[in-house]
Amino acid sequence: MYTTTSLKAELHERGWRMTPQREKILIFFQNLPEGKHLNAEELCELLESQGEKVSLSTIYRNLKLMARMGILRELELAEGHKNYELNRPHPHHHHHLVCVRCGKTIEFKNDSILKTGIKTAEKEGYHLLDCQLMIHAICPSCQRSLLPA
Amino acid sequence: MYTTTSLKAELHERGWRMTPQREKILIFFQNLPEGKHLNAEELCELLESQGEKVSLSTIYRNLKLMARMGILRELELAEGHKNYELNRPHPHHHHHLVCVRCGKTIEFKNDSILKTGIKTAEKEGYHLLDCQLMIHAICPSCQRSLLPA
DNA sequence: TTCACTATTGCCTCTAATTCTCAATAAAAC
DNA sequence: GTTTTATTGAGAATTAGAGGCAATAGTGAA
Repeated sequence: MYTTTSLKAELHERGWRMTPQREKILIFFQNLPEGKHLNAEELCELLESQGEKVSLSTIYRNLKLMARMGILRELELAEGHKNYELNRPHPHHHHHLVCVRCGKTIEFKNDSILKTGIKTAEKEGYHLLDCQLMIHAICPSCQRSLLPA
Repeated sequence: MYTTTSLKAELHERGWRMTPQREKILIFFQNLPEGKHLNAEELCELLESQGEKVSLSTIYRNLKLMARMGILRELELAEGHKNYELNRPHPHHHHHLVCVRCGKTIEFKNDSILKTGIKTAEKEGYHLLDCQLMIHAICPSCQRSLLPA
């Protein structure tokens, strides 16, 4: 799991800098309950409401950066914007089952998928950041509804 | 596998209509080599270059529709726009390993993941449309490069 | 076949998520 | 401290995709 110190170390490795903004974002995600994910705008508002204002530009930049470092997972759920959550290690690692009509999302865990992901990346010489099974489906209540698409 | 006739039948089930535009899009994807995927704009240009002009709005509308019907798969690769490919059944079904830096994508197959997807959706009463393992990683050549992010 | 109904198309405008620009600020190294 | 340059904040720019609407054309019934 990432700490402020390990984030700083990893940033420095690449010639980047630790900033209060980056720390705020990391700490915010660490305090977020498991299974909760949010988008840039929501994060911006929540930080501000805690008196920890970080500009929206900076949030966009750092969400992307931290996803590319493997600290955050970028989720493409059904809402048309990216959501982020902490990329937690093994026993917390999970996947998503999403209703393409109403967006209702269920999380589930499965160790063998994670293993497959690790093995596949390794085989190709890729450095793994995240691996998520996305199941697109129609939830029971949307199946019952006769509304189009 | 979908045919023009089965698409028409399924559309009619929901009170929708078959149109030449929808047929063109379906046929285009059926003739696309496996492993090739494209976005709305590319599809529009390619159809036009074949003398099969369909407006971009219509393409956007129908890509979405056909993805929600389970005919197409919507892929969120690294380029910032959605890509589509035919949602082929079992022996063709595959997953993606994507480099988050350069976007290089490798496809791989794995039956047990598909089985997990089917089982998970069933258990929750969801009607499965698509199930894809997305592995975000850094490819060997980007690991070697010292360029930031 | 023809008709009436309404889903769909095409064109164009609009929206909203994300990126870009750039001057000011502030980490980090010496 | 001083210097260097990555990062920030504010706002402008971009762009994938959605929305509005009049014209068109599938479909099912007569």
